[in-house]
Amino acid sequence: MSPRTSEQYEEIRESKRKLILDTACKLFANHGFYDTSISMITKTAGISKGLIYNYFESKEQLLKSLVFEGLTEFHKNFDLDHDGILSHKELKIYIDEYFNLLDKNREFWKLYFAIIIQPPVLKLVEKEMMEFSAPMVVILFNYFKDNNYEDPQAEMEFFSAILSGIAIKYLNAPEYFHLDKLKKKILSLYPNNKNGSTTNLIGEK
Amino acid sequence: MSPRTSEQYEEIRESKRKLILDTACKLFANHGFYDTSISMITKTAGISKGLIYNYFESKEQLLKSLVFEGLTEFHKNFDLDHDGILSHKELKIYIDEYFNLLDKNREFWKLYFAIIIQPPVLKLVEKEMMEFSAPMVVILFNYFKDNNYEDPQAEMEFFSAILSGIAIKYLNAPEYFHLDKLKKKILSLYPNNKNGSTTNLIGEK
Amino acid sequence: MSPRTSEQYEEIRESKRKLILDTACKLFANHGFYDTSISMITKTAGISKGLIYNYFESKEQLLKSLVFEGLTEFHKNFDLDHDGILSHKELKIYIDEYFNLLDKNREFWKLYFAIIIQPPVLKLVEKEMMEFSAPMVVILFNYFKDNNYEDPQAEMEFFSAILSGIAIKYLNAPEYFHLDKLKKKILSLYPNNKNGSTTNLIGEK
Amino acid sequence: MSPRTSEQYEEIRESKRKLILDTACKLFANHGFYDTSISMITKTAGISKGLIYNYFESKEQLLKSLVFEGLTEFHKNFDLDHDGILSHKELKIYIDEYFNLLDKNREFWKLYFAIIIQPPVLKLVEKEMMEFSAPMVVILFNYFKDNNYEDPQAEMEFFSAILSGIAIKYLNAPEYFHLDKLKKKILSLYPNNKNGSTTNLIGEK
DNA sequence: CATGAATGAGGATTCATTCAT
DNA sequence: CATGAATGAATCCTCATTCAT
Repeated sequence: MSPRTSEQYEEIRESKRKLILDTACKLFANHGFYDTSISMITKTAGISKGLIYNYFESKEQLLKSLVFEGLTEFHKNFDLDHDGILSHKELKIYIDEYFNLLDKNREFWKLYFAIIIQPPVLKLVEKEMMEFSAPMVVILFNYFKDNNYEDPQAEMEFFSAILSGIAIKYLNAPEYFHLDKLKKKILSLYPNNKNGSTTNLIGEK
Repeated sequence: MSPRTSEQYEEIRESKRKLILDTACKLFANHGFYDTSISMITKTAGISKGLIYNYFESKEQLLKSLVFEGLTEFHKNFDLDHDGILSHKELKIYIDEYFNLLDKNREFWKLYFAIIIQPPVLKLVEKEMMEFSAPMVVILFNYFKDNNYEDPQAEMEFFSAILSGIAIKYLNAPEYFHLDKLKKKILSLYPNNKNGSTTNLIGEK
Repeated sequence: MSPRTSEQYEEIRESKRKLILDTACKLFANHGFYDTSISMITKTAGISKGLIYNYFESKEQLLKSLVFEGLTEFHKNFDLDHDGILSHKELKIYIDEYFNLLDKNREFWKLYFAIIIQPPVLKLVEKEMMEFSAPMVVILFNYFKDNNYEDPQAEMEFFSAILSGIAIKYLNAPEYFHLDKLKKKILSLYPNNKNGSTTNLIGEK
Repeated sequence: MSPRTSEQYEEIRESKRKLILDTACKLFANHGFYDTSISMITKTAGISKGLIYNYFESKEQLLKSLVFEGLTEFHKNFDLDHDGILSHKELKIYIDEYFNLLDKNREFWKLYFAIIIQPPVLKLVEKEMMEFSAPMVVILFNYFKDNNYEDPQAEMEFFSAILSGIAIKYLNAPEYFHLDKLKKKILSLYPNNKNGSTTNLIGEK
């Protein structure tokens, strides 16, 4: 009968919020953003239609939060010691983690790629995305430069293209794409040749 | 006084049809299928709302035609002599043409990737796409097998992942991705080693 | 090469007009007025969409003509000698012809009843219909009065209700309603009792 | 502060639902199904266009509900003790009630006849109607059989034709058709002659 | 914190009609 | 006399969002 403590409220809010985010992620990923209605989300989550606006300003804000929080988790696994320098070991861990998460959070990544491909949707989350990807680009570039790759810029472009390509293909047809083999293959392309390798991948002498 | 000849009608229909397809392609590619309204298309094309239904049964059919005709043009450049076997030269031509068209029909390819990533939209054109991609998969697999790649399946997956990845990255940020360098790089990954190469890319013997 | 004579033109016009009317009648009857589009009519008749407006001012006018001409044919069979007086023999002929036409022009009658039941459609052809039905009402009333029916007005109402009811039921489910038996039954209700019958149908003394 | 109780919601829904049904009935009856737009209904009912879909899945479903509920009320008055057998008293009550409701629910019956006469509309509610009319047909047939009518089938057809005919005529021109007189007349046609009547209506022995 | 009835702008689509040829 | 491309108002329906409770 006595009012709930603010801790209890906080707890309720947090779990409801997570419920909404998880539900929305699954639906957005499988039906697309525009094909998922607020009704679908609230019905699936088992809450009332009004409640969702108690937690998120709008459908767009909900998407933003979704992406932001997903990327946050992802980037925890990049440049692990946060010194701005990517060691070869960190690169391998990064690749490893990339493939792990791809498999684990398939829903989220489907959503992610659906977003970055649609300009008007992308614009909604552009800022958040940039904040994450900009430093990554720099760090990757430096890695290839520091490891004596002939054209670090091209190498970086190629590297990120491969990762994106595998993701897209796998997310789209998980039963036909073999993540483990592809991971091995990509790792073989980027061996530990920090000290003066003469056979980097852009151009053979 | 007399009605138009059927040639005149044919001409009108052909050019108007193309106008609608082109307009729709551009808009679908940049705004997404669901975020492009029929009104937007007709307004952009400078025609009345009703006219579009004189040429296409529905918005979905319009999309299907778009995809079908785009893929048809693309696949003209694959396995050029249509013998079901891909020579190394044909592979190189294919890659070359892939990059050409990527640049030339940027709108179409944006649309293409936007589609395959959105489940509800993909479902609309799944059949059309399968008809094109299924034979390609077989031909590519055979290429890698015939050229003694250790794991043709993985190689094929990797190859198509790279192509898709480059496309996505480039289409999304053409100013930051250098197609020519990436093309050179990918060509270097697939040299003419038909006769017993000992250094294929999956794993050294 | 020489221009057609005006007789030939007239002939063409007449047969085209009939083609349109017949086609429209069939379609209106089976699909309803609002569910039959001009396109359906022209396509079924094998003519161009524009042509129909060469013969009829509008879809509504087409309906009006249809009803007007149908009723004209029907009413030729009523009060055969046009003296304003209905003999018993003429009544029998009328009933007989009513059942004949019901069966023969089922399409038209379906349309007719669909029309009189829908006020806004009825309004379109109200004038034409009144011109036909008003004199009939008078003549029927006189028949029952002259034949000493106790309440000619009620008798007339009842008589026309029966005819309409049979029509509606039969048109709606021709396989379940047996016109010949119903005709016999109705004839038995209106025997030749012109000369002082003591057992008319409204009320026994 | 707290949400409405579910009783409150129930009340709101019930009354609004009825408002929509009543409004739609009136409009459908007087303008026809296809000529009544959702806008007309909502404007007349004083609600927003979207709300109607909160209560009915579609325009068709609205019609179905209308017919179903109208017929349900009507059939409460048929075969009152629900033993599958129609006594003469029940027949009289039925006829009586038929005329009562005809007058009371004029809108509904106008709608009813408008529906059964328009094939595409009829198809929408065919199933609902059949469920009601099929048992009635059997019961009526048995009535005429059990009461020694010579041709029960024809008698049943005739009986239902009369009822329909009167309805149509009356609904169409209530000022010109005298329900009470017609009722008396029809009752006189079906006297209580259960025990071996020698003067049934189809044909004298 | 939670409910769901209510809104209305906007979506895809249809169709009677016009008109240049 | 005949054609069919073109118009645009009107249709049914969806859905993010609001708000009284």
